[in-house]
Amino acid sequence: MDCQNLVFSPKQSKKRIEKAIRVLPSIILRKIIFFSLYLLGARIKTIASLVDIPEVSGKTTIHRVMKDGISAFIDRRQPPKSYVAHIPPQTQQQVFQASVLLEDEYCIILFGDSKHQLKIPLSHKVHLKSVLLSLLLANMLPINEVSSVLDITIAHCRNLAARLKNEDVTEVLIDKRQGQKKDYLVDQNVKADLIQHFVARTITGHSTSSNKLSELINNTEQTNISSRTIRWHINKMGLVKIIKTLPELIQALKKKS
DNA sequence: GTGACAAGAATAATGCCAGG
DNA sequence: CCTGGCATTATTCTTGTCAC
Repeated sequence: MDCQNLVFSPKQSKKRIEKAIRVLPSIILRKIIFFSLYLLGARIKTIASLVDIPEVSGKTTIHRVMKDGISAFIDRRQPPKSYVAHIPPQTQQQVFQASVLLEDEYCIILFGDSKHQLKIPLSHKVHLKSVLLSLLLANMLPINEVSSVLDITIAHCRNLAARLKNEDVTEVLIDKRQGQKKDYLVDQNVKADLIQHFVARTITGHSTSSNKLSELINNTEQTNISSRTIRWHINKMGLVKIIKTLPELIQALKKKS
């Protein structure tokens, strides 16, 4: 694989590694990077000094992965252990009445002792945000823990919490991204052309295969739309359903007139 | 606080391929 | 050969980050 044109951003690297390290133990992460760089053709000696793994250990990892697959990234001499996310140490002296810890797929919020706790699935993002930010507003949780668990910056954390004072959860916490709103290849002209050809050919008994239609449309509209896309739009507009009924309807109308 | 940029979510387009 | 289901990639738009 030729990586000569790849540009590596130290800034992005730092950011992404900091994120990954919350989930993967450092040594496993470094082994993965070692193996990836090896696959991409870097010199083993150079990789070893970059990821801070002895050259021989790196070579062992490569051989083990080649032999045993993914499981070889983990030091199998050690008993399997669950990894708890790293939470930066508290800097403030203030005593908080609650604390959070991450366990499997849950965020557990402890109030005083383990008898009073909230267990919220990490996948319930809005719920989790709402509760943690509310506890932050009540001064029951330190902001660095909240921002760490929610994986947002402290500044943004403050921002969201402040907004929650005046706006409802739906305004502040629910994602309103809507994505693409209109077809960008198949515009009105193409659709008109598609319907016209489809109908004319259905009535006259010509083939309405997506291959034929895309060919016709691309010729008149000067486009390069794939037959698969044409099929997708034919289906989306429900045109398939009129293949049988349309000629019958035409016949019926002709008889009446 | 602002604006540029990256990342993430939703949807459109497309590749692949089993089955009619 | 042709269609359509599923998976992947592309595009658009919002959210979040960061430097100033």
